[in-house]
Amino acid sequence: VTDSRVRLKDVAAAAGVNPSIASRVLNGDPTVSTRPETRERIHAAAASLGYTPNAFARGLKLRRTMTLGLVLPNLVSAVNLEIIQGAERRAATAGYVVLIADADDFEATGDLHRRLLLEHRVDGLLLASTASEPMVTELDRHGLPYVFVNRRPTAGRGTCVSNDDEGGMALAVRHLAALGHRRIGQIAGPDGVDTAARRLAGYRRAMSEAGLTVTNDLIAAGPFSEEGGWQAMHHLLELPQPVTAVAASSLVGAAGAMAAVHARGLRIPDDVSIVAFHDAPIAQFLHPPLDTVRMPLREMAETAVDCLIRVLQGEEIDDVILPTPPVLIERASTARLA
Amino acid sequence: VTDSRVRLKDVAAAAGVNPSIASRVLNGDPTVSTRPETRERIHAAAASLGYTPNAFARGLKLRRTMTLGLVLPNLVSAVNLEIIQGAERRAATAGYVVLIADADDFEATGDLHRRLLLEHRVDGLLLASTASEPMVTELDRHGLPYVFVNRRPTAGRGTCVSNDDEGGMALAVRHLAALGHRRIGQIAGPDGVDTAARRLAGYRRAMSEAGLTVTNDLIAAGPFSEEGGWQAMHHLLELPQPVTAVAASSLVGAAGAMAAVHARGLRIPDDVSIVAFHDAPIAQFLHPPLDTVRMPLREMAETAVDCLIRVLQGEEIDDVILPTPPVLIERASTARLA
DNA sequence: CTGTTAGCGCCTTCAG
DNA sequence: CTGAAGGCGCTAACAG
Repeated sequence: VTDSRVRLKDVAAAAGVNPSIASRVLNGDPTVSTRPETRERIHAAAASLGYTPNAFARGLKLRRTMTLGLVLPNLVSAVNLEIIQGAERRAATAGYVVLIADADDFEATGDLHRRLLLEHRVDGLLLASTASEPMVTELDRHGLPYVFVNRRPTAGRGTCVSNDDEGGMALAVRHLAALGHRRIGQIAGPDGVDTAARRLAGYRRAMSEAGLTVTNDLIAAGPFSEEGGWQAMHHLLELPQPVTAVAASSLVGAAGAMAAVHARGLRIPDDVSIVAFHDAPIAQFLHPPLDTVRMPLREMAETAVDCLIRVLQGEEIDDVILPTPPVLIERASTARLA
Repeated sequence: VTDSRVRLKDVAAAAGVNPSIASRVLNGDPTVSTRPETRERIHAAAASLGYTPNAFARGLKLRRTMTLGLVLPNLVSAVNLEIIQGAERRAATAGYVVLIADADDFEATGDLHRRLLLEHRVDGLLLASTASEPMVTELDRHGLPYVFVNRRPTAGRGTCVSNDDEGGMALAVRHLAALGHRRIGQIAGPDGVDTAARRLAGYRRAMSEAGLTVTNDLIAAGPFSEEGGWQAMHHLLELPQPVTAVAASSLVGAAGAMAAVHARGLRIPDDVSIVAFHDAPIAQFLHPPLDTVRMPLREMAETAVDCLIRVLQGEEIDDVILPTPPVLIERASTARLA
């Protein structure tokens, strides 16, 4: 009954009408006034035959593919999973389908570019945690709409959706300061990455608001990875005046940092307190359970999809910073300074 | 120069030939014998105009979309990230593009079904960590090819690609037994999940080979999650004769288990040794660094893509279990029984 | 209120 | 060795 090879002409035949009118009725074309009876027959025929329009044929005609491209660098990051999930869900409810692509391909072989843009496979792109100049200029040249997710490039023309990185990090640091810590280190992200820069700014702001001075040695930059956090923590602990608390700009970095603390025979939170930016289930099961600031990644991706769809409809959209206020989840990795 | 709106007719015009011959030359049609000169001109024109065929038009004609669907349940699992990455990469090199879809949609709304199958958006499906009966029968009804990744359904007709779950778990258990442990627990996956069943079988086999008896209370089943591992570990530690070692069938489960051990004031590996199935960067940074058995997920996905492509070409393919032998990575979470 | 026609961009028989 | 013609499945002018 539900054969997949039913074409519009089939339902038209079944309903005893011409394909064109069947098309218009099924698409709810307002300019067509059919008598209810006919319209009923058409819908019934479509339903009973299990008709579903062929996306490619329709795309060819309409010049709309109803597919969104999701470009991610370094697919292996838990952050990306949440983004993928959020994007897929929201896209699905809006009738779109999502194509994933690894950003590295673009840089390396230009292959992504060929496959997604030139082949006209997508209506628009979600650029997650990427903002490479060459990619963006290519997109502009082709007039392909895009929106940034979790990245806010200084030079870009596209809309971007991000969260309150600065406020979130400030919240973490304030928590530490309130516990009496004065030498609070920052495990920062890589130089040149805007999310990292904003979190660092939040750290600086909160420190100065707490009347604490920030010296450069308190800031240890490195990749958003366990290894990066591990290195950074060692650095902060080897200082002439070691830190007593640390705010990590990523969850994985915090995990690495915790390992470094343990490796030196120190205890958390007795000897050093730690808070991380970005929450995930694993945080609760680390040793000790880690204090985090929640990062609404799924929501970010959903919002980005909404924005992109609106852009596709011709709207001009301003950058959006999620209104969701950052929230601190206290567990057991911070303590009052002894 | 590289405008995206160049059509075949444009390059044909530029080369001074008819579109049809341009098409044949560009696609390397062997039945056409052009003089090198003409062929040269066509290629030059295509290159200088930056011609790329429109995927939708071609798909409509050829009835091949050159896109693969990747269906995943519960997008939020690190296991999926590696699968996504492997699949995307390999698909890309084979000229395919990948569409992701959440399996839950299928079950819940049937929406996935409509969007991917009926709309003819994909040539075939990769079913990762899913094997729902209704979905599979639907696919069969539509004659859409699919291959299972990291799942090996008993009833299914499709090819499946998996790794040596049983051998890997056996390796882990043997390691524990060699350290003198006798009461070795198994943190198993959910009932009815084939990967979980095979790992459990590996546990049983290794136990009996080591001359150890397995009682039901040594096996704690639960979801592949931190919480699941946490519950399971508590169970195993509350036994009249608590376990001294544990083999966890997932990395996240092991993390939960470690937390449970700590929560009871016990130490790893002094009081209880732990090994997990599935390795990832985080394992090295847990406290203590966790012993794991490597799980070649990326490779699995790559192989699955290869298989699917061959199936699309009409080949019949047998199930494949990755030949990569399981390897144990010793870190610091296991010790000789005191 | 409904049907006819043309074409989206591409490939592929079939003639020349 | 090359061109003309038809059609994949769908939609949108433009008639009737």
